[in-house]
Amino acid sequence: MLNESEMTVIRKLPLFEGLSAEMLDNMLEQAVPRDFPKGHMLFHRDDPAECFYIVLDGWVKVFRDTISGDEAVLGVFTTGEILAEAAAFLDHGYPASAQVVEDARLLPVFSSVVRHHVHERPDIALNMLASMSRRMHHLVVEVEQLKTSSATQRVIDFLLRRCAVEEGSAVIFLPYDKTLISRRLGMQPESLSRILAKLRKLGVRTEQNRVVINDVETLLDYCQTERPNGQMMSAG
Amino acid sequence: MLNESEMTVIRKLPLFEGLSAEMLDNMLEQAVPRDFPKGHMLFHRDDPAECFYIVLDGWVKVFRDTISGDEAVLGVFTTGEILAEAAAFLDHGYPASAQVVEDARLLPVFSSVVRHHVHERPDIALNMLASMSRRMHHLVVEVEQLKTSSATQRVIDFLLRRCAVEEGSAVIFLPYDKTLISRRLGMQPESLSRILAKLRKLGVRTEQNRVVINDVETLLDYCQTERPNGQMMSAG
DNA sequence: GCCTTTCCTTGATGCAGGTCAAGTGATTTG
DNA sequence: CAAATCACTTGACCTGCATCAAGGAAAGGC
Repeated sequence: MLNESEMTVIRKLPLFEGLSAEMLDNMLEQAVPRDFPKGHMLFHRDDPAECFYIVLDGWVKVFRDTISGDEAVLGVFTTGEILAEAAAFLDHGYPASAQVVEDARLLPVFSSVVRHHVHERPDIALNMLASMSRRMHHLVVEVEQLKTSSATQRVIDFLLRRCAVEEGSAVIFLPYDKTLISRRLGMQPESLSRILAKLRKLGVRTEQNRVVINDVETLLDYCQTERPNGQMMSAG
Repeated sequence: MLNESEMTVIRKLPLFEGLSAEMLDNMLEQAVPRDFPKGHMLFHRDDPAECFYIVLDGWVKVFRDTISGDEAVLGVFTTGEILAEAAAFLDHGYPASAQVVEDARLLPVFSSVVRHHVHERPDIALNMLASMSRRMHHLVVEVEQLKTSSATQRVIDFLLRRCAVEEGSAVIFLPYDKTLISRRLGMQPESLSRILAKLRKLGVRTEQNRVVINDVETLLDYCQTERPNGQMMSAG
């Protein structure tokens, strides 16, 4: 069912850290990976949460949409990431919806199975607690950013997170389309577009889904020092 | 060490649901409640996270502050609530800082103790997972609100959450000062003040730390229908 | 009592980013 | 290849909220 490279992905998950191969086989013996086409709704908000998903390939977005039609994208997940692992431990439904945004191969893991194994190996539970702590940390950072930093700062942060280097130049490939990126960052597509245009003055060139950054430090500096009345962009 | 009413608070925590009295005593035998004065810093961001806290009385705020001096308040906790329970399961430090905002009595719970007991009673771990799921749900809702709703909507939501009733009139006592509320909601104190003034037209009267709401449903309706070009406030 | 400090409110002003609308380019479809 | 659809950009405009500044109003100290 799972090929070798997929098993490698799974074995590397922090969730299963410290577990014996045998134990892991036990837990996954009933797990069957499935392919989903772009556009497929994995689950809707309030659906009963029976399982979480390990992403083997592709991209999945997790979001909430409001009465007024906006959607708030809470996360976008790819190979080696887990989604909805928290939802599976409450008796409520999923707190958000999930949709495949690039053809994806996913491994659903039923929470009942995990719960069952927790009694034999409490380590699993500790791993899950750590995994959820990590996810929570992300959310905490996101809340902070939304509350205290500007759209420009959020875009820069998004770019810098994807740079392997900490100085000099870098090239980034945008992992999914700009509309989705903008929603992920909590802004309108138009705003993202304008901000990227503005950043050209700081040595950031965007061509299609490729972004070239002349000097990473320039960006970092600007991001940290952007003052409330930021005049920086004006001077010709 | 713990008086009867404090034990009642603790026994009611979902965290300890399903545990025998004996088991609970075991876990808490080393736990000593402490009193902290208003203003006391419980921990700073990046401090090693050795324990989480059960609030027995008073109020504690959890926040992050940025280079530019703003602070993002992530949560404000009181009697019967747990804070930083997630941080204690990663080897990183606390992701945020915590400060007592009203004289408080807290019970620190060392994560090493909890970890130790997980091996005897994996249920504890499942309870913790549920507890963290709940906390995460809150954060998810918060991110959604910050991304998709206006300051006014957030204020109304804050008020409505504190109303026992779902229709008719209600009186709310603001649990902590308005400066803190505004930061909690991700806005400036001036904005909160103006919004509360604006809401008078919808039958919301604020006197000191008391808020009187004429009709809860009026608020709810407005909150849901506030259109982008919301003209509602203008017409004399 | 008064003075100080802190909290809260109100006014004036400006900017960031949302909204509406139009146009360009890329990709798909018949 | 034309037509249609979609993603993206750019422009014009407007509003929500932050910022700066200046009062009021509680609350604590002496």
